[in-house]
Amino acid sequence: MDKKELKKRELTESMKTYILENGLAKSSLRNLAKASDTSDRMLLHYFQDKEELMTDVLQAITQDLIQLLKANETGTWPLKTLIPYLSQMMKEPVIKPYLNLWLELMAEASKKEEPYYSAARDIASSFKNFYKEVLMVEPGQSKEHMDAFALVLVEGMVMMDALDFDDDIRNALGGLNELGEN
Amino acid sequence: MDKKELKKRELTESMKTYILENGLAKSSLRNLAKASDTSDRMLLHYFQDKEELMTDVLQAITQDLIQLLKANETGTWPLKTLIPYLSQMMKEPVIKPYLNLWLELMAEASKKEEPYYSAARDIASSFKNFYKEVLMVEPGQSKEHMDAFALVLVEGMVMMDALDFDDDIRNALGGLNELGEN
DNA sequence: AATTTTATGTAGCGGTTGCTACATGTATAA
DNA sequence: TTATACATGTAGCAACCGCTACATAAAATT
Repeated sequence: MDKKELKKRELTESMKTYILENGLAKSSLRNLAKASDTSDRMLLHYFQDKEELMTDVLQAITQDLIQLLKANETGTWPLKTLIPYLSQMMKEPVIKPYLNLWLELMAEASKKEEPYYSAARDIASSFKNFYKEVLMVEPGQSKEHMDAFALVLVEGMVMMDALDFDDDIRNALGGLNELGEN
Repeated sequence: MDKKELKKRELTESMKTYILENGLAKSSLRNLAKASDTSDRMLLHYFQDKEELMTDVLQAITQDLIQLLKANETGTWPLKTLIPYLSQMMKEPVIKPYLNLWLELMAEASKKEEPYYSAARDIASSFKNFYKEVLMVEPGQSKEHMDAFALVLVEGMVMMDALDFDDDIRNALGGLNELGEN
C-alpha cells in the first residue's frame, strides 16, 4: 500500500475521534490538526481540500456506526421488542456521540450541502439495511412498510432524545403497543 | 408603547424573514443588518447582544409557526388521517423553511447550546399542544400516549423528508395502517 | 434655549476560517 | 552521488465573526 495512503488513514482515525467528541462545528482544520498532532498545513498536504477530508472521515465514521449496529445484532425481532430496545440503546454513552453528529449532519443535509447531504443519505441507508436484517414482521404486514416505519419512528425518537423529552419517548412506546392490539 | 420597543419589533420582523430563508448559519449580525436595511452597529444598539437578538427572533418565529399550525385546524382527526395529512403538509413551500430551520435548531439543541436548546424545546412543546388539540384517539388508546406517538412519528418524517427519502415516508404511512388493523 | 438622551456613522480590534506562497530539510530513485 | 520527489515549518492573506470605542447628529426633556 501507498505510504501516503497509510498516513491518510492514520490521520482519518484521529480525526474520527475528534469529530465524534466535538462535533462538526468545532472541526476546523486547525482543531483537527491539533487532535492529530500535526498542522493544518499537513492536512492539506494529504487531502486536497477540506471537502475531500470530510468526505473521507465521514465515510469512516459511517462504517464504524454500521459495525456498531451489526455487533449487537442477534437474530430478528418484532417491532414491539426492537423499538424499545433501540430507544434504550440511544442512552448508551458509546452511541450518544454518533447521534449528536447525526443531527448536525441532518441540519447540513437539509440544505443539500455537500459532502454532508450524501453522507447523511448513506447513513440513513445503512439504518434501513439494519432494519431489513433485524426486523421481524407479523403476518399481514409488509416488510418494506414496516422497515420504513421503524426507521421513521426511531429517527423521531432520536430527535426527542436530543431535547431530553424522555417522557414523550416513553409515552410513544406505550402508544406503539396500544396501536397493535386493537 | 416604547418607541425603542417598536423599532425592535420592526427589526425582528425583517430578521425573521431572513433567517427563515437563509438559515442560522448565515445569520451573522452583518447579514441580518443588511436584510433589515441597517448596520450591525444598530442591531447591537437595540439588542444587548446576539443571544438576546436570537432569542427574540426565534420566539417570534415560533409564534408564527404556532399560528400556521392553528390556522389549518378544523376539528379533530384520527391518527391515520392526521399523519398522512401532515406528511403532505411538509411539502408545502410555506412550511419548508420552518422545517429546515427546525433541523438546524435541533443540531444546536443537541449540544445544549443556548438560546437554541430552549427555543427548540418551546417549539416541540407547541407541537405537542397541537396534537393535544387535534388528534382524535380510539377507544382503548391513551390520549397522552398517542399524542407522543404522533409527535415522534412526524418528527421522524421531517428527517426523512430532509433527505428526500420520500419512498420511505410513503412506506411508513403504509406500515402505520397495517399496524392498526391486526 | 440649554441640557440630556437617543440614533447613527466610521473605524477598528482580536479572533476564527480555509487556504497558499515560499522555504528547507529529508527520503527515494537515477 | 546526484537529481528528483516528498515532507514539513513559518508566515501570511483575505474573508468572515461578535463586539466596542469614539464621534456626531438629531430628538426629546427640562
